[in-house]
Amino acid sequence: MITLTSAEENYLKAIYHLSDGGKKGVSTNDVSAEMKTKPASVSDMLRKLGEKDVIEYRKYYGLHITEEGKKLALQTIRKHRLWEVFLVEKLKFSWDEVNEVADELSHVKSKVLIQRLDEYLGFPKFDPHGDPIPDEYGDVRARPRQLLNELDLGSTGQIVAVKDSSPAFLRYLDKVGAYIGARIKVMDKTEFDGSVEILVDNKKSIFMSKDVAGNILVMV
Amino acid sequence: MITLTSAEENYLKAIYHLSDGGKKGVSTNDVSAEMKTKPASVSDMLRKLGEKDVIEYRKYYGLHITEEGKKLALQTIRKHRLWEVFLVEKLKFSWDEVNEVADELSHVKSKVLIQRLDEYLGFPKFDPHGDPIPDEYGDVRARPRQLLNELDLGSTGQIVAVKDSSPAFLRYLDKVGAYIGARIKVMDKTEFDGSVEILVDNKKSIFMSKDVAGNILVMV
DNA sequence: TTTATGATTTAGGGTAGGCTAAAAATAAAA
DNA sequence: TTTTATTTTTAGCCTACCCTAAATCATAAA
Ligand SMILES: [Mn+2]
Ligand SMILES: [Mn+2]
Ligand SMILES: [Mn+2]
Ligand SMILES: [Mn+2]
Repeated sequence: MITLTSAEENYLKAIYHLSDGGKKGVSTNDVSAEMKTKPASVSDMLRKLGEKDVIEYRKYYGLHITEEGKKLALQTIRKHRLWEVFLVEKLKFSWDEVNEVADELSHVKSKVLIQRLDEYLGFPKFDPHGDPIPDEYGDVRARPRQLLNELDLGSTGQIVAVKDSSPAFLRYLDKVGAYIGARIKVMDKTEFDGSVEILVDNKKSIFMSKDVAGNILVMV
Repeated sequence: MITLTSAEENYLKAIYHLSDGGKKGVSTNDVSAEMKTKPASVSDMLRKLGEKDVIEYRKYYGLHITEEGKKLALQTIRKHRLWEVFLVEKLKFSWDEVNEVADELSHVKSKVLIQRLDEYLGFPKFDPHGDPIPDEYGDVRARPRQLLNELDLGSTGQIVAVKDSSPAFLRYLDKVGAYIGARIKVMDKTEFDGSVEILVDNKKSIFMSKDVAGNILVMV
């Protein structure tokens, strides 16, 4: 059985995201930027992850995540997202404050803890940011999504995720009245600057710049 | 502001318990036995804790916990016991399985997390083993307790804690039908071997050896 | 095809937290 | 009071994870 330290879990999760779920190769500098550690530290960690066979690492040529690595990364993501659900649904955290705490919680070593937590939360399929929660075998049911700025005039849907989940952006959304789960309809599109006007829950009208709309994923 | 690492928190909590809440001095070997680390490692840690002024440490003569140390230890104990309540009340763990997981959870660094957890649990005053949960200022409201084997014939009370909280003992209690919170009455005492017969919740009659009864604390 | 640039790795060092073996101090026994 | 036994500390070593500075490799430019 492969076991990873907390640091190794964090690196592997970052690598999984950077590789787009295993589709792309990843460079040392990519990981360095994502993890906010120096390239020299990354080289050392990649050697270790390579020895544990969760990545395939060729010196000077970057890495590819392995099937085993994907499985472990998805388990870590599962734990992280379940704790995010707990923090928002049960402890009333707002969705822009949960990331760091969920990261720490997700490293607690106990299989049964995660099973019970999942059950307690009612087996949620998505986290507070709309990202899918893998099941205990690593399977993910992703919903078809489109960027809000690419929707046609008059089309309807439901906000399911955000690309940029920085606290600043999440707070902005809260302020204007948008949220994960909101049902929306595209009321107007300005070709000139790409801005859109949407109706939220058939009630509230919101204007959004192209940049903002391009960070919002909608299930149609 | 003094900040402690997870390891330092664990040592300090152990020292707090060994010193009976600050009443007694503690030796290197005491700590070594409790923490299951070697005396050499303990010496090193005691030096560090001394430098952080959470203990007063004299080489070769052991240590005393300081007022600051007591406060910090009580905060760690508070976190540990709140997580134990969460695991038992919400995630349906049994009381003999929660210690290790609660230990890991209690090291997550977030003040607001503990406040919200406390609120979510309804500000519990006691953990699943009947031990009191300090408030955020370190104040503890302890209930007057007596050992079950020292109760007089015919006296009544409620089981509030166990001295020995080993999984084996806790499972034994579960099996015979005793539990924290149970209302009991002493029906018979055998002078010869110190064994007792108690009535639980006015229903079930249980025979107990002196050893077992001497591990059970009762609020009279 | 040679050179320059940028990416990456290696070398060496720091802190935290363990360990063993040996030395030193204290406490107990003779 | 001297010797012995026990406790505690020191010295030196190890792993994990991070760093800076220097060396090395790959590749883009000349
Ligand atoms: Mn997150
Ligand atoms: Mn998330
Ligand atoms: Mn406990
Ligand atoms: Mn407890």
